[in-house]
Amino acid sequence: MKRKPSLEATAAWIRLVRVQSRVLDAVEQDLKRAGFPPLAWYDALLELSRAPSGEMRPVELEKQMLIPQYSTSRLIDRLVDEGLAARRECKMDKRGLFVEITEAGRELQKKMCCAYSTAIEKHVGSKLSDADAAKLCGLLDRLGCACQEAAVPTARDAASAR
Amino acid sequence: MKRKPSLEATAAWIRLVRVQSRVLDAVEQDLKRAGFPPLAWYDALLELSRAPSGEMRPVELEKQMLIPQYSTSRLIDRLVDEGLAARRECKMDKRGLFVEITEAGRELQKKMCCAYSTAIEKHVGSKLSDADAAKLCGLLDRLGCACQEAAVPTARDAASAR
DNA sequence: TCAAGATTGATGCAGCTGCATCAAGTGCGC
DNA sequence: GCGCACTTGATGCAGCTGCATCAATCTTGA
Repeated sequence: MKRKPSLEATAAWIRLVRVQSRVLDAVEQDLKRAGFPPLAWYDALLELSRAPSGEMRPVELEKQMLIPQYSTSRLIDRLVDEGLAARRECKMDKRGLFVEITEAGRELQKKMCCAYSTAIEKHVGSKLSDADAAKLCGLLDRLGCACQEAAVPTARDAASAR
Repeated sequence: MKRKPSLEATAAWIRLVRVQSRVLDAVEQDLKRAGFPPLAWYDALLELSRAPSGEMRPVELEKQMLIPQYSTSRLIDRLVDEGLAARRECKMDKRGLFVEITEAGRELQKKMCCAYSTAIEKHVGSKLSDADAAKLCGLLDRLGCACQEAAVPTARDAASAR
């Protein structure tokens, strides 16, 4: 199994890496310039805000966000430090805990959502027709294979990116 | 300019971020498991090996690789520490220097090339037909817009890829 | 019931990134 | 020739990531 990739596959690989990093960077920079924290914070706040009663276990958050355990743990640290979330005792399982989004957290999430949407439109939406965006989705999904994602997310889902 | 992105654009954004990070990670892990250094090292060695007489200025490398200046500087540090490259005096411009790939550097580059090709075939090539890979290229290029060969805005702030 | 193993979350450490800044050298305009 | 703006490359610092590992708790099975 040492087949070599075709020129087309190699070109696709290079573009995938370069374009994504460029576009992601552009979006993150837009948010940063608007005074917002990193995208990962937004993703976490979004997950929390959607959870029933605004709280979930770190282990759940970790699965939703597809990031490693220690990363979740530290992200929660930062959110708590900034007053965007709070840790709550978990009585069912004393190893664990609950993370609950605060009012401040919900507000930030809403504000970031607008800026985020604008950035996505600027760096992605405005450059592709809807039909082309759908084609791109299809092609990328084939590469993702193991990464099963629900169909097209709703507008508010604007971003479970990352 | 506060238009909202379409569902298709949002979905494309999400997939772009997720799939790329997943595929990139898979490729990097393959190389790592084979005992190789990070991809950035390979990219640098490849650029150096292609340069006439195997040497180039850091500022050139920086432009080729689309990474920031300090990142280049430190990458060179690491390559030199490992004996894969060497710094040479630059007589034309005493501020600058040349980076020259060593024999060890060339050998590593060749070895990594095989493993890298195999990984690309495994994680990209085997999942897309050549025609689809070409389509993907076309779509991604549209997102890259300013990226392909475009006039680089005054050096320093230009590079923020990766 | 109890020991072995799995799960949950935290943390020390090393390495990498980005930011800001620095020193040295170049070159343009006058 | 001179001064000032720019280029080139390095580095201190803070923050983030990945790895390994830990303590606490839960679960399973004999």
